[in-house]
Amino acid sequence: MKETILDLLCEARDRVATAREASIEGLPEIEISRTRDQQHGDFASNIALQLARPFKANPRQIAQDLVEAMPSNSAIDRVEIAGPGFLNFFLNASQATAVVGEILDQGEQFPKLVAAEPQRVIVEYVSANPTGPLHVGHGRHAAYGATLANLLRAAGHSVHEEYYVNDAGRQMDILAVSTLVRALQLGGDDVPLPEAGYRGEYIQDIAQEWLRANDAPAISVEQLLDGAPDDGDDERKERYIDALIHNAERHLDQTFKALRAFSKDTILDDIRDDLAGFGVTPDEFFSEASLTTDGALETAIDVLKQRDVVYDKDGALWFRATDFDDEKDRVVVRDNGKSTYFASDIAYHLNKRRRGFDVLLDALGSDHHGYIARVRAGLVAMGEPGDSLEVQLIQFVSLFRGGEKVAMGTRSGNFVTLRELREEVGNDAARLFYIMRSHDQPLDFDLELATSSSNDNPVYYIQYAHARIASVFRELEEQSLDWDKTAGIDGLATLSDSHEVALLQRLDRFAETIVAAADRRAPHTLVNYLRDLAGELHSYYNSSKWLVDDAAVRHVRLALIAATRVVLANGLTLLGVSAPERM
RNA sequence: GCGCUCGUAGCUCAGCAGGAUAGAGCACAGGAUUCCUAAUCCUGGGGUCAGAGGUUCGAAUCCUCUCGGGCGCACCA
Repeated sequence: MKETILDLLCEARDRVATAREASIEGLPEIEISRTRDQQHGDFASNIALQLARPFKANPRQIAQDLVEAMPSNSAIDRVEIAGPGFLNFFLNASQATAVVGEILDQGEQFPKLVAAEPQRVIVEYVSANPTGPLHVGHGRHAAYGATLANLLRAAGHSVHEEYYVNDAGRQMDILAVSTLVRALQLGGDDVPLPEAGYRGEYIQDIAQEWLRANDAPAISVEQLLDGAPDDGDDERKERYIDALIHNAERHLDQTFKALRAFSKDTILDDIRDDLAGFGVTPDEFFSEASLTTDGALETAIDVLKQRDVVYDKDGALWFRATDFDDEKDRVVVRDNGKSTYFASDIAYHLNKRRRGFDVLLDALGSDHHGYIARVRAGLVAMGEPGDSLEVQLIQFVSLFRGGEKVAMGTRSGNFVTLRELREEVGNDAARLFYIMRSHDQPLDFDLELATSSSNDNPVYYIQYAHARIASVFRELEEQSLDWDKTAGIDGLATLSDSHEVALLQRLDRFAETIVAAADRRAPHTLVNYLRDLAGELHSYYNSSKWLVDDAAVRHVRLALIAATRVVLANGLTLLGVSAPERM
């Protein structure tokens, strides 16, 4: 519809320009927008205001000329000139009601969208280190990433969801040592938990699980602590745990590797299970370690060398990032011969490109913002388009319990897990709560509020609208009344009540809401939409009865709410929230 | 210090590829149920859109500066 108006206005603009002997070249682009106020019709354009300057004329006069020059169209009832020179388009009633027929025909397929420019998008999200269970902050990433992926798919793009598993590097050793210490403790040894280790109770569970199928690790406390300084704060605790790792590798060798793999796998299985329970199922869990074993890391470094964007300094290999808009050069290979995390990351992103993705969409924690420039620099240096990388930063979740802020930290083990949160407030409320605020705003999540007064949560408001409609259709059968869908759709043009008109217009905006939410990577706008739709449904419910004796009226009203029900259900599904039949 | 980001009602936040009178929920005050689910609806008060300049016919929205908050500035991951 928007396109139709655009064409008509373009024609009118050019005619007016010709009549005024003005050049058609360089005239401003015509914008058509939805109106906020029903008094302003269905669509509006500000083109007359924008033409005032090039035409050197009064915008209201230009608006008048445009209206007169515009070809007539059956879909448009009338055009009004308002305010300083806005053009307001009022559509014919039949135009506004067509959407109901589409919704009822397509059902859960509605709306069948085709992207103007379909893209292959890889959405990477969560990617939490496999060193402990997911906490409430990860929940926001999971909800955001999964919902965004749903929206992109609905908008007609091809989407691959991926979780990047940081299963390489020192932290895996720290994890393994943490499990080792717990295992020794369970065997009766007196050895303290390292300050820099993972100290959560889940480590004990892993150690217990390990001991069930394996012999106790063949290392004494003396061997493990050999040469280690006193454990303490600051840098000493790092040296302490490094010594433990060194000793464990030396004395246990294969057993230590097995312990490391076991710890990682156990945690990753738990994460996968947790996410699945939350309705979040990435297509792939991509291993960082695999970049080394399958040569992708080496390939990336070779590409950098071939392109002559690296140099040696202080025994390390540096990437000339400053040549690519980063603020400083970055180490790729350390003086000890090991590659950096940064090297893995650019190798990973190059790998994504080579898998054929147009858009590399990363949902990262806001603390990673300093990272964007260097990864993009790496991509550009390797000959990939810099704008193929798109990063959405997700602000932190602050957890409150009864107004008291809860401290969180993975190593301390002092945090609330996503699993606990889901059990406390339920998946539906959690999914919606996480995404109803813009992801670039910090989120305060008060557990007590979410549980004790969970009725305040908008999820129930939206779900209730759906359940209410379902209930009415149950009542329809109960009362042995009938609903003629076709007659209802045919009679829609007779609707004139303001609640009905509002609902119709809202339904008509569902498709464009999905497209906008996907394009702007803003799932929360769909929540706003559904809340508005539910609100209009509730108002309508309270203002008029639907199961009336007059069959013609009944057919029409039920067609309208049946369509509303479909849109509510489809919208909730996109959000990963259930649409209950009764509440 | 440098960089990124945010500042909207008492509280939590929408609105920000410039548009018409800045919205919602919560809280507060009052009202609606012989009738399809009251987890609902209706009415009401509430604002220097942090501040100051600038661009524009038009700025909460774009630009600059100031103030204030969050985050980041490793041969860690």
